[in-house]
Amino acid sequence: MSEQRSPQPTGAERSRPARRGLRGCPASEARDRLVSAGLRPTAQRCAIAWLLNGPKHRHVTPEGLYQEASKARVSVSQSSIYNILRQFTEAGLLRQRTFRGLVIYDTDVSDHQHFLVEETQEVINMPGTPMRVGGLPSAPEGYEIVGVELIARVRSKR
Amino acid sequence: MSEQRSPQPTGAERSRPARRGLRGCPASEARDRLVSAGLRPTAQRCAIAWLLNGPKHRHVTPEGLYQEASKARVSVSQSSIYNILRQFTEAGLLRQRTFRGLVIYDTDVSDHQHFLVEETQEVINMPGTPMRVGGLPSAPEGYEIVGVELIARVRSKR
DNA sequence: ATCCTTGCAAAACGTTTGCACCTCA
DNA sequence: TGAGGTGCAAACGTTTTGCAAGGAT
Repeated sequence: MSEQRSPQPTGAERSRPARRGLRGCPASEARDRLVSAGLRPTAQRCAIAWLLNGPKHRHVTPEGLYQEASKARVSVSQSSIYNILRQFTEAGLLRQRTFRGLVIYDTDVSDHQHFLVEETQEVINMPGTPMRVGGLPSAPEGYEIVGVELIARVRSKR
Repeated sequence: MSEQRSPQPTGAERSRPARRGLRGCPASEARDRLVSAGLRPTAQRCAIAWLLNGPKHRHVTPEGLYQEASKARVSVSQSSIYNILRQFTEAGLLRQRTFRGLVIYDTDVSDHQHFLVEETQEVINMPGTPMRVGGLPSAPEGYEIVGVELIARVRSKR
């Protein structure tokens, strides 16, 4: 029996306590997503999937997610956080990126670029515009370009 | 008295042993550069400056530089490597960057972009072409773009 | 002589691993 | 029940720090 805990999806809908095993509720959707990805829907994975399942895309660090899970009364150990994030990444549910040496897991697995807020290190997804980069030098001899990553550093206007 | 060691500038001119305190020799140039940057020309700093002073720009990691220094018979501790790299960066002699979570110090402090070799994690400077990025979305509301970083991932053609 | 720099060792930090227990299908 | 997921604690590699000794001006 899936005695699911009730992680809060960061904000809205804190009012209704999770009911167990109910189909059609957010917890069940999270569970379905795991199964489709070929992962066993364990309690911890369901909870993490639910946490990451906000309406908007998110960028989380292992440490941040661990604290978030603790706040949401989800019992997950640190190593499980690392395991789960890696497993989700391998299953294609997340994408791992690094900005300024900080490891980030992005719930938006599509190809896109990022804004990086200087003051807060916050990462913001760029709308998936088909960007064109002009004047890009060709790859060094013997190499071929397999991808281009672009990071626009931004700071708040005052 | 400046009992300078003789680190080798990665390749060429290994033939002539360093002479001490001689003006006009590579060691002296390194020393002058430190002084101009407002840093005291200690033995360790001179040695590191000399190591980094190849004809081409370089990208080094702290550990890599530490090992290189050891091989070059330069006596520098690990913590001094970290200190010196930070001091050089603050003095504008180096620029710190991170690629894929790996901290890199770049002897090319000018604005430029990079190739990143997938297999080896090697970093290659792009020629400083005035690139034009088309279709770049404007910054999110309340933010302004202060810089754009671009990394072209490459792999060796077979 | 004074300040700054260095080196050592230990601490801090984030991440990974080994292993016993537990859970899910 | 068996495969595999989880939690704990310890290991790990990298970076930082505290402090005493040494060097530079």
